[in-house]
Amino acid sequence: MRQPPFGWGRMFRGWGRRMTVPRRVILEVLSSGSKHFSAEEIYLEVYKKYPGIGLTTVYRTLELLVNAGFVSKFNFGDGRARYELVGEEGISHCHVICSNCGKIMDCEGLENEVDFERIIRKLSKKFGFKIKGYQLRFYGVCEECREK
Amino acid sequence: MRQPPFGWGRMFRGWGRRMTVPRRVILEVLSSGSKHFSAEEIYLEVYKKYPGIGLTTVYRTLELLVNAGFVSKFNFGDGRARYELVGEEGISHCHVICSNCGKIMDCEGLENEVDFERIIRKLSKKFGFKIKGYQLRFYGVCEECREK
DNA sequence: AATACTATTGAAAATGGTTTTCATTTGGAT
DNA sequence: ATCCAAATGAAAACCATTTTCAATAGTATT
Repeated sequence: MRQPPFGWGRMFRGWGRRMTVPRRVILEVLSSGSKHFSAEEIYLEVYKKYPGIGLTTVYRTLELLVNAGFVSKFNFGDGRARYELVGEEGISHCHVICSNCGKIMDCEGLENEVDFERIIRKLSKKFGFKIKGYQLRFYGVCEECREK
Repeated sequence: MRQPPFGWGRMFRGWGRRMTVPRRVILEVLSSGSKHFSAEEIYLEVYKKYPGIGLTTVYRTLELLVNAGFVSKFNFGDGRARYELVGEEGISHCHVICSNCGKIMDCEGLENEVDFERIIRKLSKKFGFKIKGYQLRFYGVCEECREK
């Protein structure tokens, strides 16, 4: 999964939708490289460039991009969803999360130690599911929170 | 983690709290063996035995039991938390979830294929976290939902 | 460039799960 | 049996998210 090589504008139009100013700015913010954005964080970033933005539009655009597969949505259990653009290199499915302050760390490379593909094949057969993705999370307390 | 061998009443009292009728009934429902209860589902079950129950009390008792480590709380991303009593055999940390209907299946035995303990040691060192638990989830579409 | 059609927008209201408030009740130590 | 703090339930508050709706703005067409 990646951003469309033919550009977001053409992608939206081909999809029967329109490329608008709010959508362009939201995509700019999502492309900034930061991860695990909450909807409100995205809203605040977009607001700096385009103060006319409404939170509703942020939610609607995110839903659109999630459905189209360009954005991943996570629920880490702190009461609000997190969003991030799916880049060239794909998305990290493994996270270490501080239960105290909510800090989220990506952990890459676990795919080398755990054969998720094999497990998915096995579970698909066992439960009759068409499995589309996985998330592995470790919950704990980060160094800073422990020092307090 | 398990239910206190000396009984819930003594446990509550030793904890500086009281064993009450609502709490006893909530614990009965939680002990029924069913898993992945939402707060409302617990409320409705308790209501059958004790119609005086308030949803607030369910939430408060659950919070208490989660903090004491007797109940596990999960967020599977459908907008409401799920609760289950931690039994003798511990809790299942691996789930297969239908993104369409919300069905949740436990998958036991993955600990035999994946050395979670080793991964936790490694990540603890790498990120400086005191890791207390993990959750592995597979998202997909169940057989019934695909047939429709 | 002007027009028309409809997707999109933002503000405000609604929703739904969860938490807080507060006056009343009750467990359990004395 | 008495007393007091812990616990309760109803109602209100909270907060992230979704819906409603009238106004706006892309874009295909003229």
